[in-house]
Amino acid sequence: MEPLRRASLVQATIHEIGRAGSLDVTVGQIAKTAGMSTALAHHYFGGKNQIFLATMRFILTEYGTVVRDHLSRAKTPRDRVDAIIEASFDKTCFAPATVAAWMTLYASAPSLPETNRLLALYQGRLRSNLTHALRPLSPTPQAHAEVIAALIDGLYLRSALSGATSSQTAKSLALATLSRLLKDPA
Amino acid sequence: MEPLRRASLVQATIHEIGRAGSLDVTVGQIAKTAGMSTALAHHYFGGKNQIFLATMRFILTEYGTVVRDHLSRAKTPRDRVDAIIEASFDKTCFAPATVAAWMTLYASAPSLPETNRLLALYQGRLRSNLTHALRPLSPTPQAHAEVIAALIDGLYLRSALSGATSSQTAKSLALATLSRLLKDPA
Amino acid sequence: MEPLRRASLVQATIHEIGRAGSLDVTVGQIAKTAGMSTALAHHYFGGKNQIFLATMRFILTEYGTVVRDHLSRAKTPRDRVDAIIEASFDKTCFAPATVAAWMTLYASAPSLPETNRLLALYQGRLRSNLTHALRPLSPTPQAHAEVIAALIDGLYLRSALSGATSSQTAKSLALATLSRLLKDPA
Amino acid sequence: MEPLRRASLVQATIHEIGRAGSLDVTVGQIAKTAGMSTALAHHYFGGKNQIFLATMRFILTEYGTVVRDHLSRAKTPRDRVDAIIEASFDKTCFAPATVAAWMTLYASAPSLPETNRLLALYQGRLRSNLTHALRPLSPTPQAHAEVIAALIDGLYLRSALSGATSSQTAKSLALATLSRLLKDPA
DNA sequence: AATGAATGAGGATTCATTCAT
DNA sequence: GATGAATGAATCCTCATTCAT
Repeated sequence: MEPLRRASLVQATIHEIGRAGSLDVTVGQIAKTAGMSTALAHHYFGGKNQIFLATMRFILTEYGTVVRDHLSRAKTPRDRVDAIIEASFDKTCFAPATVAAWMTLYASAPSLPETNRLLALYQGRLRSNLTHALRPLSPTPQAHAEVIAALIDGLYLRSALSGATSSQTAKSLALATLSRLLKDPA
Repeated sequence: MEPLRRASLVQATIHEIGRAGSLDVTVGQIAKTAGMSTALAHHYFGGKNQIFLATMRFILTEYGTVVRDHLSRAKTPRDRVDAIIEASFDKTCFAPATVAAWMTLYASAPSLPETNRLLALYQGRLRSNLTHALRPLSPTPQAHAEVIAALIDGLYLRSALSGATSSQTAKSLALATLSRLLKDPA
Repeated sequence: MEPLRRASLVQATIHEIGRAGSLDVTVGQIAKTAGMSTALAHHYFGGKNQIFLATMRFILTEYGTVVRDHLSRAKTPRDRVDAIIEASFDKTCFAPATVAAWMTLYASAPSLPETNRLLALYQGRLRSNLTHALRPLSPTPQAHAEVIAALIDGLYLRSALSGATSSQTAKSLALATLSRLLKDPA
Repeated sequence: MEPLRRASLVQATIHEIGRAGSLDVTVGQIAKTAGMSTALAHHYFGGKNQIFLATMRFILTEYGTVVRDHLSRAKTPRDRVDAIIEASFDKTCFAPATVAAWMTLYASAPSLPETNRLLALYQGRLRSNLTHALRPLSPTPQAHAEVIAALIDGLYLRSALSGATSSQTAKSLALATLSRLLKDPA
């Protein structure tokens, strides 16, 4: 029973964050959406903060799954780097709730140590995934990984928040820049 | 008197946001830091939201000033692009309060139309500044501007939030990538 | 539990309005008198205004009950008209709290649509009750009802607010005027 | 200067009460409408309550003037009673601001001694005016005065608050009832 | 396991009032 | 005489959290 309830609450949290476009969501709203009492929500999570943390962990895990999925279909070394980029601009990453959750992750990182750790985890994984994938392709995989990672984050920010750049354009720009970097690495 | 009070409040808001690391700041705290009553704060701004908006506008203006400063010292075309990048990684942009304010700008963009507009303003200006500066140097200034802009935002995110990448490293990476892009633009 | 709490709050509101002699009553006072927290008061009613509205509805209902009571004991047609008059000058109508609530009903009618509706309801019912009762006795029941209704309200106003006229005198005057009107209706 | 300022404020108060339909009017609004600072309003009146009292006194005085006007044109004894009735249903008495002020007079009578006194003054004057006018016409001028006074108040209440009864109808009903009472006084 | 009931703490906002100039 | 500046006090309302059942 417990895992189901927790999953319900996390889904409800995502839903409500998406609806509000921000963290301004009450436990009451979440519990109602999840079809249970606020008391039960507290019982299973211990507090509002922990509901949020679990939700962010869920979103990160989901992203991790998408990345693994794409990677599993990669054949050549270059495919592997492309896979990571494509996963990062997957449709699922642009769901309003996901965008909002992601932004609150950034916003709460300076104040909440646990969120900070979570964010560091994500940033570390992205970099190491990229470094690993770039090793057969680049003489300076570390530096290139750092650049591509930042590019992914920056393009996501711009396409997710303002309609100015579409997610397709963003992805193309990232892939094109990668090609440029690898062509003449000097 | 009014402009002084408003400035005081904006400064106090930055200070308190920095202290809290987030928007979880009460009007009372801000007013106390600014050395006045909450009633006066409301009198001069009309509400909490408008205090925050004014603060974000201030931070954007401040950033704009830094950019203009750097640009005014540029001699060659390439200098102009470098100036924008260097301004974006200026020490002032990494003050805890500024980082927090910036993150809350991102976080509140999906829910508050006014914040969204503000963010769009920033993103638009950065792009147009870069496009303009890149015109003499690149055959595709628009696309390059988009990439550099995203790179700036992404590197800032990574160096401002986690200690992993220093602001110096971030700046170097941005400049190096720019050089690479311009060297063999095809 | 909910109906009990709501009833408690309505009673407390009447009590506090009576004590203050006006609507200058805080939710805090009401809740304390009702023996609960302000939060619970808000929980059950949604807001101060709705507490007041419920209270006014209660007073109107109470008055309606008194009228029905008196009517049920009436034997002759004339008894029915007398019953309405007597009910309107019943002791319960002169409790300080009731008087104050009644006056605030008048005072808030111009500004609050819901109060206005409530008042119209009362005025309509009084008139229709009187019209109905006067039909066997008067050739112009409508006009007479209007006059008697106004007389009731006016006498109530004068005896409830200033000690000048006692409620007994008021009642007698109303009954006497009724007799006069019915004697020579031409 | 002082009398002008005071008059301005009283007019502004009437205007604002009319706009709000109730006493929910701030000193700030009144002062602004009167074209001066809140501090000056306080200077001339000493406080909000006294502004309101002065306003109510003004309305009562105005009503007194209308009554005197009508009385001065009366020729026969019966004319004098009619004059009082007609004055009470004068157009000026139905201005939204006047209605609202009048209702708040009733509503604040139970709690504010000074308002109570004011109301008693009005009720006393109306009764004595009517008694005086009825002396040549009625064997029981006191009782008749009381009835007519109450009728006036009651009809006013009904026609001023709900659109159900027009002021013309109200006046006619009062005059007709008066005729009836005087015709066969027994 | 589940919840309705209940609350304490806190926060934004309003406003009458005061005072130095 | 007149005002801008300033505030203390009060109020409504919200919400995370607890607990008895």
